Amino acid sequence: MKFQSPRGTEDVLPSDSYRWVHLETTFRRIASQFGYLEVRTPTFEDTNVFLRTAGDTSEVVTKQMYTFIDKGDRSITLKPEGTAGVVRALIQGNLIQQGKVLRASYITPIFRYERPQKGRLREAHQFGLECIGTQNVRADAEIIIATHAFYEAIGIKSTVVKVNSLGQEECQSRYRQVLLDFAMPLLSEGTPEALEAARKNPLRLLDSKDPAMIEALAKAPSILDYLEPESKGRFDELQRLLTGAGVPFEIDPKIVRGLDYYSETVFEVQSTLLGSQSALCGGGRYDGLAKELGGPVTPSVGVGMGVERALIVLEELGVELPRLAEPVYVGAMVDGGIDAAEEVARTLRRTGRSALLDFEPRKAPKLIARAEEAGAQWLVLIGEDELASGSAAVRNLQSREQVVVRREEVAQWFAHSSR
RNA sequence: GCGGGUGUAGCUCAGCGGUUAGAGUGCCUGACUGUGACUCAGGAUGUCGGGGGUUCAAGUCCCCUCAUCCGCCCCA
Repeated sequence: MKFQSPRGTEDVLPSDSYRWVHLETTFRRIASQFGYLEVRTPTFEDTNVFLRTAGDTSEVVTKQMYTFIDKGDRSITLKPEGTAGVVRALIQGNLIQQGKVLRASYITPIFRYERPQKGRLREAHQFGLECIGTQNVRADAEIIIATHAFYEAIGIKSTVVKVNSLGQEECQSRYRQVLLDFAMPLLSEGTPEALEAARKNPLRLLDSKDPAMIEALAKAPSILDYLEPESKGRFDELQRLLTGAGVPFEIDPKIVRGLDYYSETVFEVQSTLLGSQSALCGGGRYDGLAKELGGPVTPSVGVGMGVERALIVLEELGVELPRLAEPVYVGAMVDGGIDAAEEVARTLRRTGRSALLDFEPRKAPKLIARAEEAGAQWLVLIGEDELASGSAAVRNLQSREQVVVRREEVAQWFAHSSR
């Protein structure tokens, strides 16, 4: 019986894993440069963790969760997003204290039961940053600046961050009504489902792709006109901070986000290279979330970045990512030389090099070909002559230059003579 | 969850009712008994995604199913 990976999941094979490693390494570097410490939380949580936070109107929660009852009769859900689990863990660990700012980062799989497409999987991976415990708008800016720094670092240059403000609860509810009124003539002609969806979350009307809806809402006011003075002030300040930090952004009142817990600042980085999907990452402020999880009121802001989506964009852009350190390929041309080759490999490893031993004796052209396949820059080979004289031939596969070195000095030779 | 496309050798694809299923490329072996892209000579590989049906005959037609891609939806 032959099996394949479940629908909407992907294997990362050896030929590709270096790309993942590079992204993870870069993310960890950026996170650490901003002082965000990594947290790891379970892959699954009590279903209520997500029901309480992501909102019972969001599509993610109502239709896309991987939920099941375990043998202890508990309702369990594979996490559909990263933030709720992290906040739950910080509350549980008593790390949230008034007046203290916590900076946390994470790398996690996320699960959503959706129809797979380019850039949309059932198991995907996210890098996330959360700045927890402050209302200061500088935290909002910091998250966006770090996000931008990450994309620059991996080679997705000139991203534009789309920012918006959803204001406070009162502002949002007033604006929802306004939107609904604008859309109602059109909605009443449409399907009952669409009407119901619009009632539940009118803000989502804003990113509709239906031309008629876009036209109907063209005359609708922007949510930005409904912001309280305080929210307006925050948003202006955020823009000043981003400008100061040299982060390109544009204001987009259509950014509303799919999870219900956001207020005030929301943002996305989008790309047209993702097919039918658009968001490379998304984030915003979630001041009410911790309280929903039984913790203290804890104003916070964060971002979740899609790993697979970043990889797609890098691929489309033709960005070459650095490979892991190339090994030195070590082989012998005669059976009796393999012991000697193994010994050379061992000494190379002791000095921090990676060495790849060929288990079989092969003729020189074959060894060279195998070494190239393995991604090696160097070949150390031992033939009959070398075996007899206690030496080894060291060949640079790029320049095709070759020198003969005494076997016990190969490691030192690499330490001093190779670049 | 809705609509559409695709699924033949490791990879890219041809074959569109009729003998033992093909090409290019890659791979393996050898020409060259110690040095890389060429040349030459051999060689291996396919449950034609899976199941069922129609037919004298199916990779080719029909149905179901799985996977994948595109649009809608959703968003990482």
